[in-house]
Amino acid sequence: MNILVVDDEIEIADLIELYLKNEGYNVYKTYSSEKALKIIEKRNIDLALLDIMTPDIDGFTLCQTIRRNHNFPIIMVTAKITDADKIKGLNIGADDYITKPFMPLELIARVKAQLRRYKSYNQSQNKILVIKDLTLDKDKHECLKNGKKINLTPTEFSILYLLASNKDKVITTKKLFEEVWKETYLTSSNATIMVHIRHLREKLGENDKIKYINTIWGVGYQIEK
Amino acid sequence: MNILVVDDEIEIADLIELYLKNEGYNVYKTYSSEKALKIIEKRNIDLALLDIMTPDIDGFTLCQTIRRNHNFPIIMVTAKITDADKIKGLNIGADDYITKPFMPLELIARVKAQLRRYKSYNQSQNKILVIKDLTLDKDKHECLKNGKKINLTPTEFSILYLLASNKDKVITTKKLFEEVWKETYLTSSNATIMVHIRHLREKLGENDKIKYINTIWGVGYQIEK
DNA sequence: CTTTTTCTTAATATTTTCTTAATATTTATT
DNA sequence: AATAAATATTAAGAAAATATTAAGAAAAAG
Repeated sequence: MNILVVDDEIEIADLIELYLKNEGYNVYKTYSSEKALKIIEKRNIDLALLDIMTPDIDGFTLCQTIRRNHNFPIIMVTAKITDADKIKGLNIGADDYITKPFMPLELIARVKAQLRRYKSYNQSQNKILVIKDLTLDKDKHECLKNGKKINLTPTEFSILYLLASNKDKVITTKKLFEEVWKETYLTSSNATIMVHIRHLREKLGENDKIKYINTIWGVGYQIEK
Repeated sequence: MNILVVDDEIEIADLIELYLKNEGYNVYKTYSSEKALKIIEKRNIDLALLDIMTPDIDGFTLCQTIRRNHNFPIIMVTAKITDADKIKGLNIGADDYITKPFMPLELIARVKAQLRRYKSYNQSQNKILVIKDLTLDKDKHECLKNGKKINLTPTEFSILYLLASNKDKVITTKKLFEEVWKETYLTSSNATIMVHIRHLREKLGENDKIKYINTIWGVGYQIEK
């Protein structure tokens, strides 16, 4: 379990880190919001503890920004005890709220409560996907065709996994690019995707009889059940 | 959204009910834990607000009992402010904790926060429109006639979907063009639309018996229920 | 630092879709 | 019934989107 801690008060951040590490969590700690966003893009964060009063971007804005692309639980940690703030935080997409000074045990209990729920919801989302004779294992980053391994590059696997985890849905090239590359989509990005799609199709061994990836003209790509 | 409220203090239960109904939630209210369990078995509860101090079974036990079979969010409401209790509740399977006296806005905010999360995981229903023997699925970008797929171009699908999502309403050619093409309407645009409408009618297989798209002379086009 | 793998760019080819324009038909009005 | 206006039909060329290929750049591995 990877937990992100954002707090500009170094002592508090360190303290939280200590408690969490004690419980066996893997902690990413930072003192600024900007760095927090970078960590989120790189690491697979399962929960975030955000201070409201950070120097660069405030905690509310950070929370909002995160919610645009991520769904993991967010707990706001702060000295502010205004009820208005509390409500604002919850309405903006935060899942819980802890006021300083807090009891270590309460912090841990709230983190656990959020993670338990997050996990219980995520159980329904299989990490292993099956598409016709293909098996995709996200943890192993592995693609099997009839039990035989197909070597995919990271980008190829990401594209295939994204399409497979949205079975039947059409994923627009724009969305596909933004999800896989985590960059803003430009017209030129289109070409990049196309080449990867082609490589995928070749590796998967598409032919007249078996088609894995459908082109939905003018919209994007799709994988059927 | 069905919300269960369990509190032996009648005034408080009534108050909570009032707030929630005000927000448009459907509320099941009861003053005892035993009745609560019966309601849960019968109704499709989406969230529960439990008082800790109920006369028969205490709130903690109730929470535990519910958790054996159900996964919806549980918020504990109580006058007790012992930190130990707070932690116990969270560890037992509650998702959040509100202490009396509470602010109405905070109650609503916490309920919303929990439901948002619950829904975000449980939501995978497509927007599907049905017109006579046609089925339009926006996510799949697919049009079925009696379960058989009809291949539509992006423009054709957009036109059909626009008309179908405004059942019985007449869409002027101007509006249709502006909605689908996202450009300003010119007199020449009219011809373009007509050709697409024709293609649509052909692909949908209109004949003397079945008409999908009606021409409203001098105004535009329409799809009936 | 070198080698290997992976990714992106660019140029060209192919396919699909859209629009135009010319002609025909239908509808409403007088 | 004649006429004008609006819509329907048709086919073909233009435009847009995707596919393919190859080569060089970038990143990762050794």
